[in-house]
Amino acid sequence: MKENILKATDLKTTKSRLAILKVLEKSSVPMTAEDIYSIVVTDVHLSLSTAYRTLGTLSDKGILLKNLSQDGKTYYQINNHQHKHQLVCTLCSKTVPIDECPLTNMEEYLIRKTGFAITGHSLEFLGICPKCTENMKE
Amino acid sequence: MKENILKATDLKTTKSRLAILKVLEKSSVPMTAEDIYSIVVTDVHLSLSTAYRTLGTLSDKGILLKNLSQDGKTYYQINNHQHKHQLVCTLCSKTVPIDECPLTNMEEYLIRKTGFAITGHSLEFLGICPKCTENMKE
DNA sequence: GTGGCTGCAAAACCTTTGCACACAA
DNA sequence: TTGTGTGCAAAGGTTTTGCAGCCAC
Repeated sequence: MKENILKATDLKTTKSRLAILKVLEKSSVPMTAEDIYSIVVTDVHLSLSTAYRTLGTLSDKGILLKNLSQDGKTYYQINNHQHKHQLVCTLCSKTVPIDECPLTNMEEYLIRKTGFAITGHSLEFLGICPKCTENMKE
Repeated sequence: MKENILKATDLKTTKSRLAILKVLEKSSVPMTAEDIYSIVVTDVHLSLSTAYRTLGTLSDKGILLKNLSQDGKTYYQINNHQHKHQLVCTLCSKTVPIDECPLTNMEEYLIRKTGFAITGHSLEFLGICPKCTENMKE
């Protein structure tokens, strides 16, 4: 299955690529290159550069979605057309995935209004989670 | 007026700060530190570090909104409670400001659902502008 | 065999920071 | 005067890149 994804985009099947795809397929939330690398490297030998290169290539091919978050790190997720956004606590970094994306209508509106071909969007909410709110009272 | 903004937040009134606020008040779109610096420096002597420090301070005080864009640069805008998002062409970087923000309802929903206190959000659309679409046909 | 893939180290990029000096209050 | 603000240069973190060797096809 993962092999097919690669073949369909003229990419060679390598251990690194398969391992990276496997990790992302298992994950329910977007992950950073570092996150992915540190998991994959326990199983397969690869360098951080390769992780970055692979993630970049897969994103270019549309297999992954790539998103630079407000924390300065880039998050990757499988592009299964059910992409997820995040709500991140600015104090403890607790992250809650958001399943609903309210932007489809907005995109249609922008296409009509600006003539752009819209290829994607980034959306992120920042806040303070209940636990941190509690801690602040002490 | 700009002096008052600074006094109200216990910040000293300096030429750099006034000049930076002036540039942002005139702008209808969010600007990067580099953008702001290059305009201000033609008028007032300041260093890029000062620009960054000032922008950071003003953001912390809630006077500015700070937003890390998908291009890896941080954009600043006056926080006048009518914040703007952007639609950016991934080819030529043409940027269109978006006046409507569709996320107020979404935030209320997330507060109810997650218990987070939501302090902000980032939203950005990426696409290809009409001119670049035209160029690709050639 | 050949071109794409990888590792390593170095560089790039934007942003932050340490320290000594300058200036607003 | 005093503590905040500033300039300069150096460092910080993440990501990208050059080059030589390696591996999938």
